[in-house]
Amino acid sequence: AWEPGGLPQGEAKSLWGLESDCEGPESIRDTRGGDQTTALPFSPCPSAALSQVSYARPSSASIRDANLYVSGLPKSMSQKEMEQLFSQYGRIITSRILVDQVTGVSRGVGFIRFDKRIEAEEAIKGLNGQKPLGAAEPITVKFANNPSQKTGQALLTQLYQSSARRYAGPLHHQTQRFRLDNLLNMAYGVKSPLSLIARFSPIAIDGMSGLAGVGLSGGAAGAGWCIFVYNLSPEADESVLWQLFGPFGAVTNVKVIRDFTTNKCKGFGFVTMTNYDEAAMAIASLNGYRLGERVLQVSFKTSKQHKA
DNA sequence: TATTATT
Repeated sequence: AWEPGGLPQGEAKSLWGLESDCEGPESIRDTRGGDQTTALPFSPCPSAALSQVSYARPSSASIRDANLYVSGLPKSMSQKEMEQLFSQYGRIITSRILVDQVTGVSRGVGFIRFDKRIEAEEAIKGLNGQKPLGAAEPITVKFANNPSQKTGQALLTQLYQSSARRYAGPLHHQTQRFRLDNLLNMAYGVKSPLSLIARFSPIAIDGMSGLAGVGLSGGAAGAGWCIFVYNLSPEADESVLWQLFGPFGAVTNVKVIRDFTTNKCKGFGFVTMTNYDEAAMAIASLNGYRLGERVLQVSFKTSKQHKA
């Protein structure tokens, strides 16, 4: 029987075929448009506009591992455009583009599930490393990782980190009360020392031309200067980035890049800062900074592909 | 692990 919030767990498992290559509710989407899909006249989930129930696709070797992970997509590319790009290689069962939860803008990352594994293989051959029609950067196309293949330890670590992050951001934002310009103002009576830096910045000299290829990210809400931080320890987490960069000004986002399977930091991360002057000051101050046993390398993010 | 992103 239907209950608010969905099917009883045991029935959902057998109905959706969680043991197969499909994962839970995705399987419902998998057969959207198929001839055995039934739309319900009501919604078992209060937030859902429409629910659909259908037979799961039979599990077989030919459709297993047909799910692709795509990164480096142009932020402007829609899900439909991504499907058009991949549809030349086979029948697409489902697709998704991940978006920023706050701004709604594309994160440049998506998924494509083909009907057949062979189609996915051909799509990798044909599209991995290719630039989609007039895009500045090539995309990466590979088989998607399956969350269920994560180790229990990695899952625990991620659970811990996701709950710790909820506090790390706002907490360390408070350090911005001690912004560098305010500190210097108090210490030296300088009205706005950062404006002195601005006078000698590439912006002041020749506008934006000196900054081609560095990390000014576009988009109205997501705008900011992206900073690359290298030589983080395998145990580094987001809080260290907040602590390091927060005192220099407005930090809107930090990210430690981890191995998806082990959850260990790959040695680098990214920080987005709103203002060029503050980002430049943070880079000048933190590049070469010794964090524990490690010496950090900090710079504006560049496009690896275009580097000379 | 040297310029992200894993539904």
